[in-house]
Order: sequence, then structure tokens, then C-alpha cells
Amino acid sequence: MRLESILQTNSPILIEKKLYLNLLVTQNQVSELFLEVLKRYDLSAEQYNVLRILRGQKNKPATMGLIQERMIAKASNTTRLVDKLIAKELVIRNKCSINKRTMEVLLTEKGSELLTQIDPKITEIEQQLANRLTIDEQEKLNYLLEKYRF
Amino acid sequence: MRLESILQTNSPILIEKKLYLNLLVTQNQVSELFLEVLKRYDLSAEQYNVLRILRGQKNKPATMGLIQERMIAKASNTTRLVDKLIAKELVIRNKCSINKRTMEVLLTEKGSELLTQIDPKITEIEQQLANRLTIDEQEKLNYLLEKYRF
DNA sequence: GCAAAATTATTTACAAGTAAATTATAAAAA
DNA sequence: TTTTTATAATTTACTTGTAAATAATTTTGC
Repeated sequence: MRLESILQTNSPILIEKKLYLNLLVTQNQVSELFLEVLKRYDLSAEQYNVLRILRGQKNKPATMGLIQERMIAKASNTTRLVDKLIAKELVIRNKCSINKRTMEVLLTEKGSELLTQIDPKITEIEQQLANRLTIDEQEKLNYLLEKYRF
Repeated sequence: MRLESILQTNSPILIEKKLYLNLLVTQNQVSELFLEVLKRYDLSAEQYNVLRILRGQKNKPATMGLIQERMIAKASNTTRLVDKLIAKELVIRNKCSINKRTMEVLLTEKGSELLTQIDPKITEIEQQLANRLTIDEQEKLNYLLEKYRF
């Protein structure tokens, strides 16, 4: 849908304003597709994000600080987030014996299996979305997004 | 910053995945710039959004439903949102006499003046961002975003 | 006209974002 | 060594997003 119809306005929108609004609208709309999948597994986007960060660690424990730092969106209340993942037995958390200020957070087998289950569904959506563009357009969009945010 | 450095990974990311991640990262990063401005006026992004919707109504009252429908991001708790704007005397809300189920929400003079104050600062950021791209690129990015979200 | 269904908004409950205060531990300075 | 400072995580308080339940009012079908 064009931006003007979404915002339901007749007045034309300046191209500079349109850029940001389009970014916002697109991100929101596309995120919903992913959330639909995650909801079926009772995960929030951020919980899923944390699980993927832990998988990226390949059995190396992650501290709370590392998790916070790697979260894409603004850092949430990481302790609370991890608490919920522990309650679901998807991760474990232990005090680090070398530096007792830090924690060691690790993906459990159950967490790893859950990710394996979700992966293909996420990939499918990513591909469906990407397929709306040609390869050239995909590369151009990535380039322009990076340039736009600087 | 390139995506790989932001996510702090060495493994290359598939272009389809990159599209969505870039969208997410860019939207988050750029939103912060706007939030910085709004915070100075003690407004959240959604509160600002509601005020702009009301301004777009040009003194025609808006129902709660209309506000909800026009909000860019997913609809928040509109009643609570409007309550807060009323507390700040930026809008008023009255029961509609024709259809008593609906409400008539209107921007106050104070609300209108606040928007007038904020406008140039928002426009400035929009322009700074847009200026990172050529006109052609701006149009292309708008086009690609619309095409990507379908 | 009246009961049932639909619409509009509010309320409630919980999840998550955000920032500041607090606690525990480690590192640095005196 | 002792004190001070810095770091890591947690806790707390508040705001906002989200969905479901509830209440008020209007519309529809009989």
C-alpha cells in the first residue's frame, strides 16, 4: 500500500518525510509477519533474539553485558528477559567463577531444539519478502538503508 | 556501520536476512534521533503521532477509533494515550452527542502551539537524513521500501 | 418495540522498554 | 593493606505495547 493511503491523507508528503515514514511503516508491517511465527512458539521478538545470540556463542557462555550489547533494538531489561527464558528452560545462568560479578548464560538443549524448529519458518518469510525484489534491488536496498542510517 | 560489525559476527549473513536486519537496525537507529527531540518536549513518539493526527483533522474532531486506525505503529492503548495528552492539556475529549458510543477528541491551542514549536526540529532531522542520499537514491529507497513491504 | 448482535470505547492484566538506584565484586590508588 | 573507584548485574518504578474482558450504546432482525 502506498504511504498516502496508509496515512489516509490527501496532502502530498515531502520526500524527506516519506523516507522515514516508509521506513517505519515497512518495519512495522514486516515485523508482524515474524511475530506471527514466534507467537506460535510463545516467544517474543526479544526472547528470540537472545536465544540467537546465545547460539552464536557456540557453547561459549555469554555474560549479561554481552547479551545486552548485541541486542538489535534498544536494550531491554536483560535480567528480566533471561529470567523468562530460564523459566521456560531454554537457557541456564550461572555465576562465573573467575569473575564473580559476571554471569554465564548458555543455551540449553531444549533452547537449541526450539531454534532449530523455528529457523525454517523465519527463513521462509525472509525469502518471500526478498523475492518481491530482484537481486539487484535487494542489494540496492541494503546499500541505501546502510547509507541512510549513515 | 555495516551490519556485520553491529551484530559482531564473522559469519556472512544471507542477503535475504540482511534486508530485514538492516531495516530493523536502520529504523531503530533513526528513531532515536527523533526521540531525542521529542523527549525535550516530554512527548513519546506515539503521543506526538496522536497530536499530528489531530492536527490533520483541521478542527474536525477525531473519534478514538479514527486515532487508533491512523497510528503508524501498532495501536497502543489509545484511551490511556489520550488520557495523558489531556492531563498535559494538549487535547480535549468529549462524548459525541450524536453517537454516544464515540468520543470527539480535539487538539487544543496549547497542543497546536507545541506542534508548531517541534515541527522545524523534526524537519531538520528528516532533511539531514535525506541529504545522505541523492534525490535519485531517495526516490529509489522509497520505491524499494514500498515494494518490499508489498 | 424488543431481543440479539454489532460497534465503540474503557478497563484490566501482563509483557517489554527505559532509566535510575542498589548490590556485589574487582581493580586501582593511597 | 585499606580505601576509593569502576564494573556487572539486579532491582525498582514507571511508561508503553498488546490482547482479552467488560460496559455502554446503537443497529439489525424479528
